[in-house]
Amino acid sequence: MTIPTHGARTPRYAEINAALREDIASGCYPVGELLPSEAELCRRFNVSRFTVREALRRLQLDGMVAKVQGAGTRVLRDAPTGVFVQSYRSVSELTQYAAETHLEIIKTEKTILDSDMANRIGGQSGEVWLLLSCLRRTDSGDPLAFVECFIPDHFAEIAPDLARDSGPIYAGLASAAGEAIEHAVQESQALPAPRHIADALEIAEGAPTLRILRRYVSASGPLISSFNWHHGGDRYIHRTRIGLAED
Amino acid sequence: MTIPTHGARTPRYAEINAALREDIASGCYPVGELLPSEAELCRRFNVSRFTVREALRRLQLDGMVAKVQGAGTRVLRDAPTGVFVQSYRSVSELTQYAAETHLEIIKTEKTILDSDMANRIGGQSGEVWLLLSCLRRTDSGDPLAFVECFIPDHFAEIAPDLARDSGPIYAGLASAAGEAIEHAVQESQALPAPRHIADALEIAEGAPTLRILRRYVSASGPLISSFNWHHGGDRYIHRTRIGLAED
DNA sequence: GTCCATGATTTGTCCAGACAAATTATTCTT
DNA sequence: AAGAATAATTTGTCTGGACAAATCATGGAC
Repeated sequence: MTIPTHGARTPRYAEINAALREDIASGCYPVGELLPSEAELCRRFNVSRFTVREALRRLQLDGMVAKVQGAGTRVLRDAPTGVFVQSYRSVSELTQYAAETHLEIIKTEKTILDSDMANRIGGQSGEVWLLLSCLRRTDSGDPLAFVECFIPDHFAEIAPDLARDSGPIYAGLASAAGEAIEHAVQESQALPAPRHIADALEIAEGAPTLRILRRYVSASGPLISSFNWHHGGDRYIHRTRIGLAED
Repeated sequence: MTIPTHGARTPRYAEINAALREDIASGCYPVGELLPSEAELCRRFNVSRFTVREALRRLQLDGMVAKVQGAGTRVLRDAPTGVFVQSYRSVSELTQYAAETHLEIIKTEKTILDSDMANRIGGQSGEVWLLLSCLRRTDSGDPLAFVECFIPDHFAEIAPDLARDSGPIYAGLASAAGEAIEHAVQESQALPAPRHIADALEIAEGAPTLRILRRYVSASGPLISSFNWHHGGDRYIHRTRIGLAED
């Protein structure tokens, strides 16, 4: 039962993690309720307790469940939509933030939202969004933050021009579309850097980073959603690897 | 060799974690260099690979090392002083933040800094600091942030009066002492909530929280250091446990 | 010297157990 | 009925293996 691929390029605990995620999202295990015990999950998925615990550990790191010794594992939330939530109340607060930053556009591409991503950034599955990969640098040129701007497709023609400016592109996009940002949501979560982010930031893969998701919402729906990847300035490993000793 | 306690109330991996921390801090394994392989650590500490990996996993979660399959484990930083660093440049930036917040003082007590805490908040070991446990609530009364303010002892007489105000207590303390805040450092790190924080915030133990450490430094040294514990508003488990169904 | 194949090293994944510790449920005593 | 002791349940810690996958070092062919 539920033995999908024989090659198993994806680890077993990842499959169990995904299965539990789906169960939680579908309301099979409501928020606040207990998950089946580790022993029971072992029987259901036909794996050892190590594998089950590895799957649960990742659910725990994403803040979806909480384990208590002797009491069991409880569901904390039904989706990993981010851990910490903040919100702005005015556009000026946003523009002030964007004005003092300098963004460097690396590449632009289009993506089609899958259900997971659509749910995360507030769009609809199947929608075409424009993806802007940006880099924010210090005065000395060190990359400090990696920004992925997801912009709805009807902004595609405007975005390339505005993106070249270092000004308040967020407010610029909103005003260009003739819409006012009603409110904004900011969610941040600490994550180890995936490879493409690590490469852009010139840090080690897996190094601790802070991912910030911002959603700027107008009356007609979400205007802009962006991912920001921040890090604490640790690029020792990379410097070692590229061999700056030659200089 | 290095078999300290036989009762071992603290898990073995915690001892190994502490030993490696000390080795890293003392420069035995410099930043950027490789740690010994897991097999070698097994031999040194005379434990199984599981225990070594458990110790390394926690070092990794604190951002002190980074592991790469096939390449080894590398030292990222020499102390877990926090992952993300930001800094203010003016007092007005600070006061604006403090002015729009309402703090509720829970209790005040004195503490003597141990070497670990002293290093963390920028004081000296053996110094007496005043500890303010505060709570920040929403309009509806829900606790949102838990703040522990560590204030040097020579502010002890002034603090209780100022603490009752909802105004900018940070700047108030600084001006009362006749000193100007030169700069401030902000470090934040995502951590599972320890018990005493979880109790104060009315969330589940181990739930994801954001711990922010702020240090306000004057010309004569650190003025104020504070821990902030933020969370995302998840208190489902607590509500379940105290049985709101009776209402 | 450059490139490529090979082998060694190192971490990732996984198993089948065992006992400890914390919590919860039960039973017994008063 | 209330409280205390006991038992059952559940997660935490740990062992000693095994093989896979990624990386690195070595050496040979060109």
